[in-house]
Amino acid sequence: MSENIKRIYKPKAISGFPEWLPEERLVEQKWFDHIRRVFESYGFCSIETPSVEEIDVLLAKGEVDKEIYALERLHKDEHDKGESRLALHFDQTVPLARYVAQHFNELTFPFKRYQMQRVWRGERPQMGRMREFYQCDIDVIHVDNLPISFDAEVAAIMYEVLEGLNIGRAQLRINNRKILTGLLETMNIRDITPVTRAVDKLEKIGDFLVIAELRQAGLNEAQSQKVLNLAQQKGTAADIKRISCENATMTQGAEELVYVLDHLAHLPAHGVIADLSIVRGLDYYTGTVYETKLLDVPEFTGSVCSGGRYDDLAGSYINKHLPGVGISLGFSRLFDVIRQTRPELMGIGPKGPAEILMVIPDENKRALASETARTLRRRGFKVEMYHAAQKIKKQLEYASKKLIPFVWFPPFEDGKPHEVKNMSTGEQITSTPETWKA
RNA sequence: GCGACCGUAGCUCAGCUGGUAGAGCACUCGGUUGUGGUCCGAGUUGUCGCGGGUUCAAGCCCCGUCGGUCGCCCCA
Repeated sequence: MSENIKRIYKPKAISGFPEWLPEERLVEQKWFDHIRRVFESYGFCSIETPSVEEIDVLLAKGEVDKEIYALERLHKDEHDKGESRLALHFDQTVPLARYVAQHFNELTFPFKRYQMQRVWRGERPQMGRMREFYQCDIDVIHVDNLPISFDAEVAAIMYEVLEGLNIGRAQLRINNRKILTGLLETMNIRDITPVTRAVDKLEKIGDFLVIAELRQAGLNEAQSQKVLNLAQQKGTAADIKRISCENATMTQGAEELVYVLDHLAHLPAHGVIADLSIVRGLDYYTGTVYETKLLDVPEFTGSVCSGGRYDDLAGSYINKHLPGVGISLGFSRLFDVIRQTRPELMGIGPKGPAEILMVIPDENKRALASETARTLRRRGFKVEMYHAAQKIKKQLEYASKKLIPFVWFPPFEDGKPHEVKNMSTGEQITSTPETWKA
């Protein structure tokens, strides 16, 4: 204590690694609970995989352009030469593929699982884009053949999730990649990735620039126009049926898309739309693809919930044919976007879970206050004790600040009744801990 | 990874053409005895991101650096 220079390490947020205040966290937990409930109501089971995978596993799909955080010990010994072997996963699809391959014999197919974990991407943060964030994934994996009806089911599940979060209207935009790949087949175009990336930007950059990008990708004038015309198609199942298909792949894609739309007919009209410009940059999708827009948050144009069907998920890890379909809800993105743009929708309130604050009238009544709290807890109430026998004013101030809805006064003198104060109305009644009801 | 802009109290910010820092909110205490949210009074809070340069003098000007925000890329 001879040093009177106290060094303060100034706390700062690490950009892209969000953390919330207790009142925000409470809402976040509510959202997680809701999502879990919906997923489970469709029979999906929960799994959790480690935060890290072997780098080779993460890169097996060839996603080299992903910004991956590698894991390294500060005190490496001589045996750990060079490269680190482990890295944080950047999504939950790759870990799922590894998991399914590894536990293949112990799983029952179709394997329907949900997973709500953090993922990490080393990108530059922006609104709705973080370096550490939660994703809530549902996927269905089957052996050899996965019914197309699952493509509709996972979409319906996510719609139900979004609908229950009170975030305004959400819109699923659905496409089937086979329509575009079929068209590209007729043009003998092999490298489809630059084309899909260009098409995917249609809404953002407009017809003219899409054409420019397509030309750059090697398509000629007529081909570019044709691809653009296709990408501009959007609407209902009836609209998709009118598209003229030039080969079997296109026809199959259109039929699958119509099937999926037909099986989502129970959703409100604004909730689902076919949009042929949605093709997704990721190259492992082979059929249905999804994106989700927040219709009532026009200032955020990104997708909060995306996914699709992949013909062969785990081919890099096991010699089986395992088709799958899944959607990933960008939980932290959604939460943060709503928090920043529509805070009133989040219902931010109490700074803790307590329903009742137990006042301690004076030191002699501490045991009585404790006992009263225990009785109420046994009856299912969340009760927080005030621990210092301070002025009642202080104790009420505390309850008020934390937005605890009720304050309980044990009798100040023996023989007197308990009293309960409703903090929002100010009303105070006599009651007993054994019978009180909110 | 590339480009634009921005770094002053815990937070939001003010600080004129350079003269060694201020407001609101928050926080603490008080306005007597067992009752909050309003009001009133008092008080605490800063290496002005960091390093260098110009100057008698730098929060302000110059260079560098780190951090942040937004856009691009990519994506949840």
